[in-house]
Amino acid sequence: MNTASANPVFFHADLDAFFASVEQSDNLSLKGKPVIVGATPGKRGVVSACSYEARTFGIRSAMPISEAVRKCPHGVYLPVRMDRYIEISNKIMHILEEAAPVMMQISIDEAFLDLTGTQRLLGPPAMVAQQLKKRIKTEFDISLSVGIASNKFLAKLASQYGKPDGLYEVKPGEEETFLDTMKPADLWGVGKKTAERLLELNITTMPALRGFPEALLVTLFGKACGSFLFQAVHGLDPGIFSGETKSQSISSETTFERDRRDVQGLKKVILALSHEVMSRLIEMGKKAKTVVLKIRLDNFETFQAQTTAKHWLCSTEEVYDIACRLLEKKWNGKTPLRLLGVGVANIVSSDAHFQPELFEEKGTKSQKIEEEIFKIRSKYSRINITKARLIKRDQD
DNA sequence: TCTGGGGTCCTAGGACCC
DNA sequence: TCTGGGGTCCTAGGACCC
Repeated sequence: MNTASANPVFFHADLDAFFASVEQSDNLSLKGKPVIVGATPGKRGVVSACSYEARTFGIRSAMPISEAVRKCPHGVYLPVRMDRYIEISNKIMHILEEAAPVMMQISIDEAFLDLTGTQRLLGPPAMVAQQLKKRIKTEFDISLSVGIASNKFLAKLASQYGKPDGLYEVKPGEEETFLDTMKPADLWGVGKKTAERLLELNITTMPALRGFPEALLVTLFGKACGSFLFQAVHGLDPGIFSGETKSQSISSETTFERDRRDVQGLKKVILALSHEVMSRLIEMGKKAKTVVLKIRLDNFETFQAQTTAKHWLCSTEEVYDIACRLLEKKWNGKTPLRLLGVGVANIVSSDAHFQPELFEEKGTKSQKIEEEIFKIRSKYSRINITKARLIKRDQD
């Protein structure tokens, strides 16, 4: 038994064009066609995912749907069916979970697998990956790309390398050679701003970036970003996918079909968003202290404001009241709004009992009501129960 | 050309406390 | 001539990802 000294082996498994692939495997007539999943053409919104056939027309995720229609007018435009994608994702993730001693799901269509020390039992990593790909293709008719490397960060880059239907292994000792096939801007974690800054500094290749000492990168890019670049370019894991998360937040937001400034109507939207967020919070068995309001103006300028209560938030009504006060604080009441969002932060588990809170009595009662409403709602999900008093007061 | 929705993490300044 | 200083919480904004 020498597993402790075994070389680390990580997989990054990534389902190709996941939403579009599910649509194509659910409806075989869509195979080979440019499938675009996202907002309804003619309305506000973006592309959530698109098939590889659609990509040949220049369509990409997050592109405005209007632009997609212009580039590919004959494409098949479909709405997002999140429930269905989650259903398929759960089944596939279960298979991945069984394939390795440690599995870590990082999004609906991606996971890391730690196969360190399994070679004697399972065979060479590339063979294990091949088997996984085959199984998922057979059972779900969806292609999986796999990257294999000595750490998670490199595995993630490797899975992108051969997409779609890719399988790429970065062998120990070949880390920097592999990295040098790409540009600094291609690194996961380097977005638009950092890419621009790199270009300004005339850092356009990996070897060039590697020539910078860490201290200098920290001076140029800031502590977190500088260290990140240094680790990444040397093939070390910058530790982005370490696992546990410190804080948590839940939010719900909506972009209006047309910008609006009708205060009473907007407050009704805040009420609905508050209700949505509190329902999810209770469903997750959590409680929160902070309310966050997000607004986006007609010119796309976006602001957030937040208030932390002295006690645990106990009802939709309370979240609504705080959010309305934040709206009054952040908005002049005249500029048309494009988006409104409500969120809660500072979340902990409901059963985590710290010291008793000052308003425990009152809070507990309101929360009980909230929980009951939620139970009924989930039982009869089509019936939309809202609190009549809130609606009535809102109409005053 | 007009830009969704749901998140996480980092930074920096101010308040407050010992 | 001076301003302590360190820790923690809160807030707003920014960058990034799927």
